[in-house]
Amino acid sequence: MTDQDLTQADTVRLAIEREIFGGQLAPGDALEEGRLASRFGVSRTPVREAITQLAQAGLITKRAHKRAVVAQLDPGTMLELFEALAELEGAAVFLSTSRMSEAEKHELKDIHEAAAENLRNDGDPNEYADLGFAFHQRIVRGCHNTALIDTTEWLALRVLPYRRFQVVAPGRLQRNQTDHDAIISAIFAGDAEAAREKIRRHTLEQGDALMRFIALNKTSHADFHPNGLIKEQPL
Amino acid sequence: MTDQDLTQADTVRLAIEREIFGGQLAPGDALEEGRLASRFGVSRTPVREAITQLAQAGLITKRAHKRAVVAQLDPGTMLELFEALAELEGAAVFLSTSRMSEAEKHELKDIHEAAAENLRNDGDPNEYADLGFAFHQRIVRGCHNTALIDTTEWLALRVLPYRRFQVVAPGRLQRNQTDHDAIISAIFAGDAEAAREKIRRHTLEQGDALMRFIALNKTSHADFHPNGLIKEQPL
DNA sequence: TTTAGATAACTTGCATACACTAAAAACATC
DNA sequence: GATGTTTTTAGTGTATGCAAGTTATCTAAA
Repeated sequence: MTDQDLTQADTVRLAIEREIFGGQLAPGDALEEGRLASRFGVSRTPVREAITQLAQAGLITKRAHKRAVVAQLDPGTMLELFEALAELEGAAVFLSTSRMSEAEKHELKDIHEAAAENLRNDGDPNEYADLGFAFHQRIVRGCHNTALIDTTEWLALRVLPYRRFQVVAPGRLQRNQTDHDAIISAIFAGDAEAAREKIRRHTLEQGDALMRFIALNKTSHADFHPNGLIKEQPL
Repeated sequence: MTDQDLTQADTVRLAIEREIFGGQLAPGDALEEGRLASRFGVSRTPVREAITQLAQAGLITKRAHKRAVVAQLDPGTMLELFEALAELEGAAVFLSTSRMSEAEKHELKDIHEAAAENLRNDGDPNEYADLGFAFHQRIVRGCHNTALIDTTEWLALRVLPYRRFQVVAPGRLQRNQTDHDAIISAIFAGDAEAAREKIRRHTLEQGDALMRFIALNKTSHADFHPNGLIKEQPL
């Protein structure tokens, strides 16, 4: 599994994934098989395979005889994605509340407190974002249902390329922390129903905030380009 | 979209999918690229592509340098799948309760009554199974969230190759109908929370029943082969 | 200058050939 | 006869070539 038994196609896929999540490849960017092939020093065949896999995962879109492009979410789809994610996280936390071990709960609390610390000290926003991601991840994984975990994380991954800007929206961080506080309380109180409702609203709200932020910063959605928002950097 | 612009890989993928869902290809069966290629009259390349996609979708499992195999679910995984499905359907119906149009509700009721009719007249169990599938599908689609619908239906599809035997389990049909009755009542009463809880338990129960049925009919799980349970048919 | 059509350049889809793996078969050894 | 080694074989992974489709460029007419 962690084996070095990676095929070239796997290697290429992993590399492209990383570039998408890292922001080097932004939604809307085109992926050309030939270029990627020479860039990675392999033939087009494994590149093609990697692209096929990524397309199936929904990270890139591909239509016959056309170039593959990094998946671009129109506002409506993005809102739907966040709504679905909210429901799934809600379902997960509903189970997690009764299923998380003491160790897992403790770990969750540690992450939450590290985030609070970061906020108090006006720390790196990117670090805070990572902690927030970890927070959600721990909760979801606490349900101990692989199918549900995979499904939820798969959705979370799809919005991740967009989610990264949220950190720059003013005032969101404190609000985010307060939400997390309420969620963690419900979990520790063993109130599954409350935990579900709180994380639902929280994630829904996140989506809303992100939408508003994008709408505010760009007139045309087509122009929206992640990298441009955080820092300018040439191709 | 509904276009005839299907690539050969798409055609092959669709065909294999159909065979899996239809039961011609059972969990555990091996897929050999060369054979499939000559069977479909194409080269190995598009077949490979199709297999890659199906593997990504979780319908088949594939490890480097080994033959692809139709995904085989061990009892634990299957139970997890049903649990996750129960949560997703719960989330969907929670939204559907307030979002379904009158027409959609009416259609749902029609399906439900057709199923009741089938039961009263001791009709074809396969037809009843189809109606049951349609019932769930309508409810899920009623939430009008494509992401949630797709995710839920994808999970439902994964257990479909197994779900088909349920119809032969004694006494299940009547129980199933009663459950559906309660669900539809909650929806029409506008009680989203109740609808969620009822469909959750219902689907969970379905998974349990299926597990028990399999355990009862087969000593070794490895021997479990869908086709063998409904009717004997040669390869 | 703009628009429409034709042509050229580029990119994808597929077939074929070969390299490499892993497992089965054949063989030798104890 | 059981066990360990080698040979064979079936099957996957990758490179390459070509045909077909798509996008860009150029030209001519309005």
